[in-house]
Amino acid sequence: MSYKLLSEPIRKYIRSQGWEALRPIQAASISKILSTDHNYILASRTASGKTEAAFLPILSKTNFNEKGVQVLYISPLIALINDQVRRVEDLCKNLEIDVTKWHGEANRTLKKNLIKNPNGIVLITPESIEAMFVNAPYNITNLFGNLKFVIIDEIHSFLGVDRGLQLMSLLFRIQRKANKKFRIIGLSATIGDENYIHAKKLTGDVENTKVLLDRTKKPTIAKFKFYESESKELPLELLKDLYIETKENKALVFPNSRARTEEVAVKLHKISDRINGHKNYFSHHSSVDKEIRESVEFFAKNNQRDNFCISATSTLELGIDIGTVDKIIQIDSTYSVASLVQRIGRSGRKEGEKSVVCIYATEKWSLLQSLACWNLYKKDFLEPINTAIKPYDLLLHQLLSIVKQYSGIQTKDLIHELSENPVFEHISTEDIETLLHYSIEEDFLERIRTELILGLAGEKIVNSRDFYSVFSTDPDFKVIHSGRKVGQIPFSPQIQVNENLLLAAKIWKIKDIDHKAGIIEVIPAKDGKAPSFFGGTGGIHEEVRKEMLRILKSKDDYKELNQECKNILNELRFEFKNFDIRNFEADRPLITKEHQIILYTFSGTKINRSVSFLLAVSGYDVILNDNNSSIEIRTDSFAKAISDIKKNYEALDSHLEEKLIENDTLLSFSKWGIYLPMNYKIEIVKERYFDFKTAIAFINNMKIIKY
DNA sequence: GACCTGCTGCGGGCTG
Repeated sequence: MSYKLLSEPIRKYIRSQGWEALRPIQAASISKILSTDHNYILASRTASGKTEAAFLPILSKTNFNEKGVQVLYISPLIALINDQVRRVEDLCKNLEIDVTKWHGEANRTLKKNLIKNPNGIVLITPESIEAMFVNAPYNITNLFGNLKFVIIDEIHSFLGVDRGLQLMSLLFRIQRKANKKFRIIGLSATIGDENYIHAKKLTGDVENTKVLLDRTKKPTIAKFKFYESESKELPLELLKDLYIETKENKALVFPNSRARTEEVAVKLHKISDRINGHKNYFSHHSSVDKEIRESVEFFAKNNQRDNFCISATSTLELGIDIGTVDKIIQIDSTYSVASLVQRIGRSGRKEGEKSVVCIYATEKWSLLQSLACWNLYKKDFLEPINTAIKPYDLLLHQLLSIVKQYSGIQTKDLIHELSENPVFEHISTEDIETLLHYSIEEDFLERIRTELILGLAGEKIVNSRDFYSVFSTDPDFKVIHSGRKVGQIPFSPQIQVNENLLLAAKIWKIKDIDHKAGIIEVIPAKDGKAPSFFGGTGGIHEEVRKEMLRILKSKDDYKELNQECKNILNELRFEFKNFDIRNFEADRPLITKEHQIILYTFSGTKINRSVSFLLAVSGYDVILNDNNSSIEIRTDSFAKAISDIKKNYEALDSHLEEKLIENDTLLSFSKWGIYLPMNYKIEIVKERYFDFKTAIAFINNMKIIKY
């Protein structure tokens, strides 16, 4: 049915592919996109043909003889653009439609050609759009003035994060400059029912955006194993078992950190060498050189026969095409259910195959958390997304970007443009004016009669290469072996001459460190320990913690657990046996010792963080262990501690101000927040780093259970 | 107890 709606060249393409039938999401999107004017969110699992579901009807409907770029495809990753460009070119092969990559590593001559003759399809990143607004705003109208469709790939990766707000703002600004509406199609595999509203908001037109959903799920087989880890390194018994699990498979291993990713790749390779197994052990994460990573992806995608094992961080979580994988290994719990979904989705991609996952735990609480994530996975739970309501940091960033775009703008026009932008719909005009005045005081902006231009301090910020993105990264040291780059790592005190490090699945000895140039020279070595990398703070959602408590207090038996796991779970259950917990929302165990109490909150990271902060500013010695969600407080009276928390919550803003004056660590989540006036700094820290409202509600609602 | 993401314009030197 849908097939008949397509234009003849597209039908010809479909026939030439030898497809038996259109996939459900494709059939649905073809008829809807062709017969309505709505925006759509296409949600269906990995490898279900979403790219074609978007492009087939769009190519069929669009007249590419018109001047200007007709279709803009936006991706969160360069690697994904490089993957998708081949598929899109293949689709366009007989249609005489130009396809152009536009990102920081794309060919400049081809970009120039596009500017001379704007047409066809462009694949781009949000940062490249930002850069175009700042450096060549005339190209926005020149290229995108006649745009018909925007496709946003992996749209879930933009939801609830600053980068998504930036993209939302940029889409509005293109729309405004083009003075013409284009349709938006978002693609995603992992998006919960509660979260569609956030995807709709991103389009700027909630009313007019519909969701097309294919809920079909692959059956998943899971098994759990337990090997207690006594040091930082993985137990040998675990590695031996892991070797047996993976040796005759195409396997992906997710060990959660870059250091462990290297440890797994090197040690499995060693075991395999000893008994003449295959040699295809790789590591894949942000510190491994890009070319090496690409060759690993190429190997996985293009070899049918050989088995392999790639040890990876979340770099292999998104849609980069690595072909079919038989088995997923997760070492210790993922930090979210969403992440578990993405990882499991990478196995059994062929029709009719099952997904297979093997989860190892090295610590009892990690086992409990893994099991909680798995239970929630089976229930189709995904963490709800929080979109910032008042993103003052992005407001400042976009304010500077817009002033540069117009190279001088009337104050009232600037206020108008900002207050019309749906990203800032909850920020008042008074707030925008306050920020404008502050920006003039700080010399970010300069007033010339009624017009605003960039001030000296503003020029310095906007004219930096670092301006285009809303996230920050640490400077890296290049790791070089005889002139060839192996990767790049953040500097840490353990990095010393003659020390060893693991990188790109190989062991290296450090021969020389050039601190000024940021270069580490290495030679191959026989033995070594993993480099340690620095990291920030993450967050576990309260639903995962509640599920952990529920498992702990239930008598449920899980067939996915091996005997060792069952024993460990029983040990944990025994520890909490005497706490009479009936209401999983409110009842929380409390252990009282001499001058010290331990509260198990079984709540989310942000709530734990907020409670601990209020205790600390009340003068208590507090240790937050977010690993088992416990808060240790030095005190004899918990009741007194609770009343102090409530008392100090009333003076929260001044406590936060005090900490923010000390240093900016509380603000490290926001790249542009450091330039804000104090009251807005406090606002964004309260909204995004903590969650005091929920924390206080939690405290008020909590019923302490002792034994 | 983390992990990940992206990037201009200009000029100089080199290659074909």
